[in-house]
Parts: sequence; C-alpha cells; structure tokens
Amino acid sequence: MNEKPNSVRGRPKTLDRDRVLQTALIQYWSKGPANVSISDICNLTGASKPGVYREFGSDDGLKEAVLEVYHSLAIQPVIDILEKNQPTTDAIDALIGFMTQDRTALGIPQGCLFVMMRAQSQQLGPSTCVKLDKIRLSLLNAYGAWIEHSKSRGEFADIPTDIAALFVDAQHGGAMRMQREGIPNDTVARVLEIALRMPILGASTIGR
Amino acid sequence: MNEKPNSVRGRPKTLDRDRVLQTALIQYWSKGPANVSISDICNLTGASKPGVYREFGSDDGLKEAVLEVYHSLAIQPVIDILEKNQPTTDAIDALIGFMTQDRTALGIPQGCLFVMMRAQSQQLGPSTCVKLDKIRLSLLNAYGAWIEHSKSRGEFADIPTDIAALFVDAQHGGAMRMQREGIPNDTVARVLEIALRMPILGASTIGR
DNA sequence: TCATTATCGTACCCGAGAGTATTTTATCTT
DNA sequence: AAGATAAAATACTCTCGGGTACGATAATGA
Repeated sequence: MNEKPNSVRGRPKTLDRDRVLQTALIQYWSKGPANVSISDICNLTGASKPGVYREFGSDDGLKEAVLEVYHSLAIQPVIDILEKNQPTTDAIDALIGFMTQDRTALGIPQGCLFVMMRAQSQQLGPSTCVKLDKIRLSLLNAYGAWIEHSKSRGEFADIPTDIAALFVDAQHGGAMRMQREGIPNDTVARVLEIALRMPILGASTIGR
Repeated sequence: MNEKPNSVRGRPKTLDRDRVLQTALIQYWSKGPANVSISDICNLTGASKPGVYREFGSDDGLKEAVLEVYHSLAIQPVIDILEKNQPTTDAIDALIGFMTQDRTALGIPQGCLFVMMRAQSQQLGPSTCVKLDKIRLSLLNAYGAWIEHSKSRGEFADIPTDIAALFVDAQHGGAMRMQREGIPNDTVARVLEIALRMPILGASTIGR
C-alpha cells in the first residue's frame, strides 16, 4: 500500500520527514495546533514550504500525520494499559501515573494534543477530524472492553458500559485540561483518584 | 467610574450595542470564538467596523464584553443553584437539569462558551483571559462553598474541598464538551449522575 | 552525453481579518 | 447662525498564513 521503492529516479529527497513531524508535534502540543503555521515549522526545521506541501499535501495533511504520531506516542500507551488485563486498581494506578508524569522533567509539553484538537476541531481540516474521530472511537472501545472485563471480575460497579466509558473519557480530558491550566500534577492525580476509584467502590457495596 | 452622562454632545449614537453583543454571543457560542470575525458580526448586525471598534476597543474587548454577557446568562445561574442552600441531591439534580436542557428547543447553541474559551484561551486576548480566569475562580469558589455546606450537613464525602471542587468543575466541562460533540442530553445526564452522585454516596458509608 | 525524472527552494499569489484614516453627518452650545 | 463635538461609514492599510509557479538542480537511464 505505502510503497517506497526507493524510487531511484529523480533528485534525491533531502526533506527530513521525521524532523518536520517531531517539530510540528512539539509545536502543536505546546502552543496549540491553531497557533503554529506551516511557515513556523519551516523556519524551525529548515525545510522549505513547498517541500512540506509536497510531503504532506496540506495543512490538514500535516496535522493528520502529526496526530498519527501522537497516537502512537501518547494514546496507544493508554490503550495498552487498558488491555493489559491486570487488576482494576492496578490499571487505574497505571493510568493515573501515566497521565500525571512530570512532563517538564521529560521535556514533554503539558496536556494532551488529542484532547486539545478535539476541543478545537472546528478549526481543523476534514482529514484531521476524521482521524480524531477514529481515535476517539478506538479509545472509547478500549475503555468499554476494559470496563466489561473489570465487571466480569466484579471489580466495577453496575453502570452501563457505554456510560462508564464516556465518564472515564471525560476524566481523562479533564485531567489533561487541568494539567494544561497549570494545576500541579499531584493535585490532578488526587482528582483522578476520587474520580476513577468511584466506579470500583460501588462494585461490591451498591447494587444499583 | 463608568460614566455615561448621556453625553448630549455630538452626533447621537445609533450603534445597537445589545444587538452586537447578542449576535456575537450566539456566533461565538455556536461556531467557536476563533471562527467568527468582527466583519462577520458587522455583516450580521448592520453595524460598521469602526462603530464596533469605537464601542469595544478591539477584538479582545468585544470578546470580553460577550463573556460578561455569557456569565450572567449561563454561569451565574449555576452559581445561584449552588448558593440556594438546598439538599445536596436537589442541587445536583438542578445542576444536571440546567446543563442538559434541550438546547435546540430553546434556540440556544450546544455546549458552553466559557468552557470553549478556556480550551482556546491561547487564541484569546489578554483582557478576555483575565475575565476568563476571574470567572473560573468564582465558579471554583462557589463549588467550594457548596461542598463545605454539604459536608456540614453530612451530605458530602470526606474529600478535600479544593480537590472536590476541581472534580465538579471537570464534570461540568466534560458534560459541556460531550454535548457539543453531539452526545444526546439524556446520555450526558446519565454520565453526570454517576459522576456527581459519587461524592455523596460516600458521605455516610466510607470514612476514608 | 543527454534526456528523463523528481525534488529543491525562491519568490510569488491570494484571501482573510484586525485595525484605521478620513470625510460626512447629526446634534448641542453659544 | 456658527462653531464644537462626537459618532457615522467608506475605503482603505498591513500583516499573516495557506498554497503554488517555476526555474534550478541532482540523480538515473539510455
């Protein structure tokens, strides 16, 4: 499908795709996708504007590609935690831990690019929006499967799975937004704890 | 301070401030503040661009003024519910009811302009940001006071008030975002129910 | 060697949007 | 009636950002 047969012909390409993607990722993530222009990225990477357009087609195309990178970098790990069939409390701890890592120490921007893009999807192009929605659904599915799994072990309250999945998704979004607004990570973690421990507290105690 | 002595002198003003504010409010609210230009508002209201600038000073000034209107329209009612010293469950029901009203029936856009602006504050001017922060703090204070009150009646779990306030704020934001993403109001309401009933479920049952 | 191919990158186009210079006009003051 | 005042609105300016035209260039293939 994606054939790069080292198409020997023509002038060899010098554009550093990964560099552009990485730079764009960090810029979008830290400044918000709407506040970074193609020219900015060109200046930061040394790439030429037509080069970037040749590679990604459009602004929309670049954002979509960056979102793909972000997915494998910060969304998939969340899904992995959910699918790693472990005791529910452990999974929750892992989720909280992942979300409230010390970003500054890791040189990673605060907040979540995916959450930010969702909040600004009105300003994004069609392909980025499609990708956004795919990721949203896959996350929601992962939450759903995880919740079902936990329920089957009696470790999750009797809440309709789809509702609970939306709830968890909302907590993730809320946490990422708090982090972005400058709330300390340990505070965010404490909010997440009361939020995510809730559906498991009710597991054995409350029926409906 | 804000003296409008009907300054009898000069050509009388014909610009309809309220019309501009109302139009801008609905536009920002439905399309997102970043997707509405001053020119758009001029075209919709028949106002002239210099007229708008004379009245509001700048884009930032207009947005700030609109946010003020929005505050009294959609934020203050929430605060009023919180301050209306009623049984905690009643307050929760009122909050959920207010947030999940049928907007289309009321001719009101989905979601919350305040929440939207918070998510896009990087694209807003300084005075709008300041106002945004003031509203954020006053809301947080209102949540805090309400939680303290509920606690004093034994109707709220033993969670640090500031953490609980952030939690409630996050639920509000989450609900408004869900609504905007097209999730049906009754689904949003069900998510809010499990979210907001949580801290009161633990009130009498769990100590820590 | 010379055509072919495909990328490179400078210099541009174009539209949108914030903000304003300027002239007119309506009302008040004297 | 003649200034004085302030708002009206047209028609700009200026910048920014997405996107591209096009000649130059570096490789391959015959």
